[in-house]
Amino acid sequence: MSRRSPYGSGRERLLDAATTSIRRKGYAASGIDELCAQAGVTKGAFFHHFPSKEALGIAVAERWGEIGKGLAKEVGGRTARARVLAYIDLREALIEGGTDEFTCLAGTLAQEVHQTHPRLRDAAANAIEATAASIEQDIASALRDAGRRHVSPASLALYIQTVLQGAFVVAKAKGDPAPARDALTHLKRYVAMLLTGER
Amino acid sequence: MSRRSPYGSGRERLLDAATTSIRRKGYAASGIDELCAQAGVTKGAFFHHFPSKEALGIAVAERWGEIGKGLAKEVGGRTARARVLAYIDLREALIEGGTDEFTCLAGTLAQEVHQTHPRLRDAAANAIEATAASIEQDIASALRDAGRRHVSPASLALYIQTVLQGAFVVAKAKGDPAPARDALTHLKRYVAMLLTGER
DNA sequence: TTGACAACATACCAACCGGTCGGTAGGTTT
DNA sequence: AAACCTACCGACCGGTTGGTATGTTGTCAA
Repeated sequence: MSRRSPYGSGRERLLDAATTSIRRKGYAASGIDELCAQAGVTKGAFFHHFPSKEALGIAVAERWGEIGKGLAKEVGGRTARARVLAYIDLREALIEGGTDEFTCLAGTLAQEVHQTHPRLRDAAANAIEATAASIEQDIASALRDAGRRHVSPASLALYIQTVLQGAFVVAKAKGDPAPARDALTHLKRYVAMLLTGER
Repeated sequence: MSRRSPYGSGRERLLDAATTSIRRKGYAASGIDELCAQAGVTKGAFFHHFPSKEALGIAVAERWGEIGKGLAKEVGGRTARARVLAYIDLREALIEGGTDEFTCLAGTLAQEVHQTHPRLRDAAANAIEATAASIEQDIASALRDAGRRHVSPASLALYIQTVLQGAFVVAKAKGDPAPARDALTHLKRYVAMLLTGER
């Protein structure tokens, strides 16, 4: 409601610190003290903004979902097919630098807490689902244009996110973004094939 | 050298407990005390067999790599193409039950510790790499037969593992193996297309 | 001027963490 | 029979963890 003062500067910095740390070391290994230190706030501030560590995780996952949705809006293209392929190109272009710079927070979170923190897992699942949904309309149009009535748009949209998640895991394991980009090359070949009328 | 007595019964049970626990809750959340309780041994026994928690993780990852390699040997088929497709079918068939039953230990491990435990990450990477390598020969033959000289066998072999990793992440996030099987359907369609002479 | 409230800070705690250590039981080697 | 081995036990330790209790400060509406 009311929003006076430099609102959320501490809260926002905690969110940023958590994003970085979780992408780097995971949820369990990201201690509250350490997040506070990185954000330049004290523990009192932490528990002022979040009732628990899990609540911070949920907030961070929700923010991540918004970022994921935003990516789809960045791509242009006249046809639906062009936009879908441009989206994959964009995702490929983003795979650069350290593993904590291009990796997916929601996937990391989900893999670690899926059995122990149901609400955190749901928040992560929503983020991934929202990202997938943000390109589903274009995929539906493109599939229709290509006459692929037996392929579900939702399934293909989620598959793109699935490959991305796998690419991040392999990149982390190898300590190298190259295999992740390789995976996207395969994905793009598949999607291009699907979105072409040929049978 | 010498190998008397009921060697490794406690050690083996610790390895089993760690496999289950890491797949369920990740590495950091798998406490030594808890692993000992699940294995029915004491902490003293733990540190008799492993110098540290990390060493247990490495041992578990190495064992996992052997399991991964074993899967390729289970598939038959007259042609290389048939064997590759049968391998994907096998992997799809294994996706069943709870997320901690079909999920990949190495992927979970890698994602969590890639920045913090280099040796653990390497062990996980080796497990994934070994699993990919176990089908690379068949992939190479099948690609040759299909005349796909521009597709690298190693890249496609790793891509299959990549999609599997992504499928596991999404299955965990959604708490449902169905989207993982969906992903394998897409993967199979792609591989089948690649391994067919048509252009 | 006041007083309510958000946005912090300081100090502290019980539980838990990975890891250590001195010791024991029972078999094999010399 | 002394020396030595593997396998295992469980009390203990210092540090870290998520979380709490209480105090301080700055802002703004009444």
